[in-house]
Amino acid sequence: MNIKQELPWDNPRFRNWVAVARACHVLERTLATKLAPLDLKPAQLDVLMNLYRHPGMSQHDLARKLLVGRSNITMLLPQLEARGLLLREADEKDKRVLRLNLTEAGEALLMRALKVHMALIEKAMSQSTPEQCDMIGEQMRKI
Amino acid sequence: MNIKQELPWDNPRFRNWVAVARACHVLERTLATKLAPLDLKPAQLDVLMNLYRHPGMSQHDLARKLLVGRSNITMLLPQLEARGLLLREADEKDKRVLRLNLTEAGEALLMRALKVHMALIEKAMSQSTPEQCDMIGEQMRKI
DNA sequence: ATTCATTCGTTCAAGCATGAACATAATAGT
DNA sequence: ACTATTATGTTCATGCTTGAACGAATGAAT
Repeated sequence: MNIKQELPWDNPRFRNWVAVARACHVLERTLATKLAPLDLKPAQLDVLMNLYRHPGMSQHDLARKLLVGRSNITMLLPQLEARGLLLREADEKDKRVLRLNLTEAGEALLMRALKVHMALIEKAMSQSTPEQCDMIGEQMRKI
Repeated sequence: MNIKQELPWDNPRFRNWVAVARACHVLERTLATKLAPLDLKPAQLDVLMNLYRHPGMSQHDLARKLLVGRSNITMLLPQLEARGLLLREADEKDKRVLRLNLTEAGEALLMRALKVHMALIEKAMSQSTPEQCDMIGEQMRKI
């Protein structure tokens, strides 16, 4: 009967993590709807953000940064490339890799999307003091 | 040029939220692999957990609890019902709703899965003090 | 009573993400 | 030089999730 004693609903860590997961889920979906007018999905925004910060990235590196499979990137990029948001150019030295760079249009769209993203996060995190917020980020990075 | 000043990578709230999202993503995928031996997906575990805590739930209520669409539940439940983990019984009063209940096998599998889930969360949150952990949960519930 | 609207569950097509299998290119070992 | 191993990107089949459209049951308005 000690099975009851181990039930996780009473464990603070469990309950708190559930809260984190739910908050993530809600914010992700909210972001998706707020981004819809720009015809951008959250995953696509992640791509643009990473390419802005790391120009000339390879698809493999991008996949690792985003914590997704390489095939995912392969399926994602052609849409963005067709919209003129980024360029895929073969590397001179290593003919296997494709170097990724944002276009002007890509940067412009990214800036508009970031405004939306920022506003959403500001609203969500406005409940926390900066110290609390920093502490949360610190703990999460440890995981 | 003030576009540069607003770049979010320098905003603590933005960086911290990104950390939260990444931690969530990693933990979700880790849970999926750790749950594979039990032939359970995280979404299915969520179903079992909620049915254990709220026996006799309707599919509609379950969908709202899990923050997913109703059709998702419809696609998810038959698999679990076929494995004998839960029962769907028509309500007497309202012939539209199906009352959901775990079977013995469902509870048994849930307990085994919870051990896995708990161990994972314990490891992830072991970096934080209980006070920090409670604070995180508190902030997340506000969102 | 008879509409009208609402709610619950289902079906279906579409979009995404995944992992395995593959082709090509680069590198290391001999 | 030649083979074996590794790395990058692609293709494909599978499964999950969603949203819209639907049928059936309930409740409300008159």
